[in-house]
Amino acid sequence: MDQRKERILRAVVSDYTETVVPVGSHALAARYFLELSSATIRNELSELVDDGFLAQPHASAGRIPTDQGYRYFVDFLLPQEVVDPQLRRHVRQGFEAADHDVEAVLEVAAAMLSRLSENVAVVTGPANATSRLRHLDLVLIRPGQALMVEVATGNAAFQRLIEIDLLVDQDELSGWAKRLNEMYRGMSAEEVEAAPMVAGLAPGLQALGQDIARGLRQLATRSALVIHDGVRNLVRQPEFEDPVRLRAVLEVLEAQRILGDVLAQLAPQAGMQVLIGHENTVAELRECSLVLTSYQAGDQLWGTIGVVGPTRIRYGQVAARLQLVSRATGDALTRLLA
Amino acid sequence: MDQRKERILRAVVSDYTETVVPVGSHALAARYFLELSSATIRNELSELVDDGFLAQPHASAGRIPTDQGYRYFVDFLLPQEVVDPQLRRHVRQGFEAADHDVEAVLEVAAAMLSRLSENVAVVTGPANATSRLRHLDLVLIRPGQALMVEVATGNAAFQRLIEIDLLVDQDELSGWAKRLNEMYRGMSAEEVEAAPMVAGLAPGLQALGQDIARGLRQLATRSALVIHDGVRNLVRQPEFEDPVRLRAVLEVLEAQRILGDVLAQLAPQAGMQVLIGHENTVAELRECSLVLTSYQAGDQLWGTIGVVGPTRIRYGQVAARLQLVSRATGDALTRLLA
DNA sequence: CGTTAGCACTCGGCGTGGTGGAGTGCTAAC
DNA sequence: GTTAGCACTCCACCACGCCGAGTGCTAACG
Repeated sequence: MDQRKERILRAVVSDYTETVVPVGSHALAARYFLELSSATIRNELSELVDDGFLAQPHASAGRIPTDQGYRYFVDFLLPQEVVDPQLRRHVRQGFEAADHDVEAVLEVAAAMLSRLSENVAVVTGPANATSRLRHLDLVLIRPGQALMVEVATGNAAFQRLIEIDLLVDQDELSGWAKRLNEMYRGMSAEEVEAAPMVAGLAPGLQALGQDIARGLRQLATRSALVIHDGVRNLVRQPEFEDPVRLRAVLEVLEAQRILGDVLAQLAPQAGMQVLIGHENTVAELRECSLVLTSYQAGDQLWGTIGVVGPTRIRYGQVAARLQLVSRATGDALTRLLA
Repeated sequence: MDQRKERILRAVVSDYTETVVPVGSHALAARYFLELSSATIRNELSELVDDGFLAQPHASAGRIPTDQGYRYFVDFLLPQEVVDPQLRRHVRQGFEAADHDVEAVLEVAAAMLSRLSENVAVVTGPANATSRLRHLDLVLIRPGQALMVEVATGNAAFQRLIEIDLLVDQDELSGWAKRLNEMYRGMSAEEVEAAPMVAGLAPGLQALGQDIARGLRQLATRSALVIHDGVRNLVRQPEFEDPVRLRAVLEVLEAQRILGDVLAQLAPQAGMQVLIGHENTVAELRECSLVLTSYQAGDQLWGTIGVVGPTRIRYGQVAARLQLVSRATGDALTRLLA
């Protein structure tokens, strides 16, 4: 791959991502290669086709990048895009309003990112992270019924009604809560289940360990859910005018589990990741590209955030803006969780 | 509107909702009116057009119902659909898994309803409901910083980090939490703000009333959000093959606020409500119909649940299934909130 | 040997025109 | 009031032909 071929590939990618029209040798010569004739470009183009970087929709059409072409572009030719400072400010401001809880931050992140990327944004909380008990509380709601409040790592709260002994009053309940706290604090769901029961609990509270573990599991599952925003951007992409294709992608987006698995697999790796077309293991996403990165709260990896779009997506711009939003999300969480 | 006209209108509506093809006089005569000739049907059809119940896409085409036609159908001709008992069981079972918190129940409701109605389901929590404090908790995270956990009516939890006096330990914090609970329990955001400050609080906790009120407001706003599911069903409806129309609807669905306002306005009225095409004040929904009802937890009106689809939606079936899901949702919440 | 002009060729997009059929409205008769 | 008959309308569909963008190939040039 000599330097001129790279220039041409870059030109084809950038032209095609803008116009969504196969680009021909004349157009390239006129726009990017005034020093060369279209015939020369043609020779190069046909070699790029032979090498698998470009393809022709039909014999007398221009060229469009293949997945492999995009891959090369992303790996070696990606321009360093700079994000407009005004946009930067705008993003920071957007997060200011979301200062109360994690979910709100993630929703702002998705909204922001979908607008900036002009595609679908996906955000997930910590997947397969083990929630650990930070604090437990028992509140008497009425005789015989109490509310169990759990706070786990990540400050996520879980609440659940439980039945208790009729005769217990709030003071007694608080006493138990204190002992349960001492016993279970810092434990994961599995550890809570394995731990010995707290002695001397009232009838109805013996099974509380089960409830606590269950709550921790719930919190873990909930944070693994993938929220998405910006489907409205997808429908105006020409490649998704076909309802069948559009539906395939929507299936995946709305069945949060599938996408969650995809993101979870990639989460451990740091830095920005790009999955192009067929590189996706999920069949429904074979015509899509994913641009993903992780974000962190403090110095701890937290979740995955990314963009789903056609393979023709503007990788440079999207990557730059994703990075911006990812950082802002991390910062917002850091402020929130301290 | 004599009885025969009604039969014909009913036939046109039910044929058109199935086939999405304008229905002609021959088809009607053959399928529904063996005792009449197509010429007679033609006469009736043309009168129904004159009266505004039917329309012709073009001069030599069959008839399709107008919004007014659907309105009449819904008001006077809606058949009492019965829901298959197996489906009934299936819905009940679906809710069993969602026994931990309100949001989970609503998400199950949306998923269920979108599948059963084969359209988009929308669900909202109590709009403009006032959240009242049920329980407050203060958890020491590290010296100088504590987590405030609020549980409000509906068992929704809100958490927020606050700065506190460095020297306080968890026991002391718990003591304050207890006093704050006694003071503020059962109050709304406004009442908390109006209430006198709790005396003798540590530095940094004086403003806690503000935080509590703010949390309650957040919880109220959050519950007013509209969740939706089933966009994948929308894209295969022929009337939304046009990306422009599809996008318009998606704009509304993803901008939860707009839809929230619509639903909030209608919430007070009990029973099933149908908004057909132009009856929607929101311009983007002019080609859609909404079938809505409210659901209740215990004997208290709680939120709105409904279906968004093309005006051609199967009102009878959708209404029956909506009712089913609405009841099941209410029951699930009742169990949850007791 | 890389580059270029020239040229024949290919093929999709688009507008044209013709046809079939579904469906209508009207009229006259029952 | 109902119906058969009939002329008429108009869309959906297809075939055809043309235009033009774009190609590959060849031969010539520096």
